[in-house]
Amino acid sequence: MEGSAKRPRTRIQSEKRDVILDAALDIFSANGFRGSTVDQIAEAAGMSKPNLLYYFRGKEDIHESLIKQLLDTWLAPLREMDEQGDPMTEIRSYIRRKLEMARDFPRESRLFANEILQGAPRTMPILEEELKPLVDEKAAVIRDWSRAGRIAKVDPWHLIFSIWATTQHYADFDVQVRTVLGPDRGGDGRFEDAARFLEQLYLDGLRVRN
Amino acid sequence: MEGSAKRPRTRIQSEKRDVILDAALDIFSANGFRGSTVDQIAEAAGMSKPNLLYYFRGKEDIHESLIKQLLDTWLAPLREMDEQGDPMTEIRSYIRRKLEMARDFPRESRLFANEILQGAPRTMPILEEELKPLVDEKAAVIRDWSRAGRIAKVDPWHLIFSIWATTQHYADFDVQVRTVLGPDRGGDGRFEDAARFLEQLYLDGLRVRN
DNA sequence: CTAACGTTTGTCCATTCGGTCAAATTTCAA
DNA sequence: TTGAAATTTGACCGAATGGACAAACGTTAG
Repeated sequence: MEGSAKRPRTRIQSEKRDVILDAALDIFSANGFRGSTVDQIAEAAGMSKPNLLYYFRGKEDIHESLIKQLLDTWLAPLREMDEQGDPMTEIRSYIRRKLEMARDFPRESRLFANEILQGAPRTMPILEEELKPLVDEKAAVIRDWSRAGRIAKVDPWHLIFSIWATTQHYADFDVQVRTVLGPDRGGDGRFEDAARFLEQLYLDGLRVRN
Repeated sequence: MEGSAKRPRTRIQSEKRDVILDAALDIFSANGFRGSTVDQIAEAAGMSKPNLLYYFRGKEDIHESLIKQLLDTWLAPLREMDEQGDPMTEIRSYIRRKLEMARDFPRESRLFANEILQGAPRTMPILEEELKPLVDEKAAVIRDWSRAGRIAKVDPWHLIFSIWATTQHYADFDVQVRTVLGPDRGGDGRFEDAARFLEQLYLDGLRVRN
């Protein structure tokens, strides 16, 4: 009667679960849920399919674990936005952190994008219970900054959306971005260029006009 | 020896192809390529699978037709951006048109997003041959505006990316947007709110600073 | 050493999916 | 009206896929 203690117990279980989740992130983010096969994941994880299914109940189980693990990391930058800090500094830091995540964790971004694009069939509850409250809270903070005249008067929700969109774009639409920029401008420097552009756009776009 | 004249000939062929493409747009945009089945498309189109395959060679063929048909519509707003016009007016119009497309043609946006997310396996040639040249051309226009001091000095490519990202976000991440905004703010008015926010952001963000 | 437990895999199964085919039905020009 | 061409469909096929299972293999505590 010890509830449902499903966490890994042995050393091997813990290690193998991590290997599987990493492999699954590769596959799911590149092919979407339905476009990915358990065989692909197993091969990427360096084990047989039945072996993989020894550690996870099934394909959905793996995906669910990934999504749950993802959202904490994903929302961290927004959580860090500090009501007590300087508004422009806080917003600039938020943009920079989100852009760094697009650069350093593109797989996570694409996994999430895939899920939302398909109508969030497996993620809707988390959006309502975790994402919405957090955004509401931070939107209120931005609204207060706005009312206090510390940044321009803008719609906080759409400001947040625009920051999500512009930063995640570099992960989700990476192929397009690199194709359009070409070999020269599309190298590693594209993230610095993007950072410069976005900083300027939001710095001037949110500055209080006199 | 009349080449490969594959266009529909009879009235029925023309009509049925349209019906199929519309149904396929529903299914593909909602489930992605691999997540969609020919049976689903056939049912949505109100016909049997073999009947559908009488009009198209196969699943890939339908998808290819959709993508080709899509890109013309999709790039039209950027094509309309006029070098001779007033820079701020042109950019504002471009943003408005892109946002209207996100509102009126969300299926097209999601179809495209799905394709790019998966690494554009079926679209890469079109990106290189159609999209890149067009963006290069318009980026040069914006760069000239920028150099002439008619808008702020910004990276033209990343400006275009940010406009794509912010506008398409309302189609591609619609579920998330509506969930976060909630029933009140997430109604039909969300596009007007977005338009107001984006106009202000880019108006001030691109204004020449003195 | 060895029994018990944890781990791994070959094999198999039911279902789904993209696609084929021949036969049946409908359309339409002469 | 009529017959040839266009259209539609039920039945079927091979491959892919998610998953089950029992047997085999490893590990380790006593």
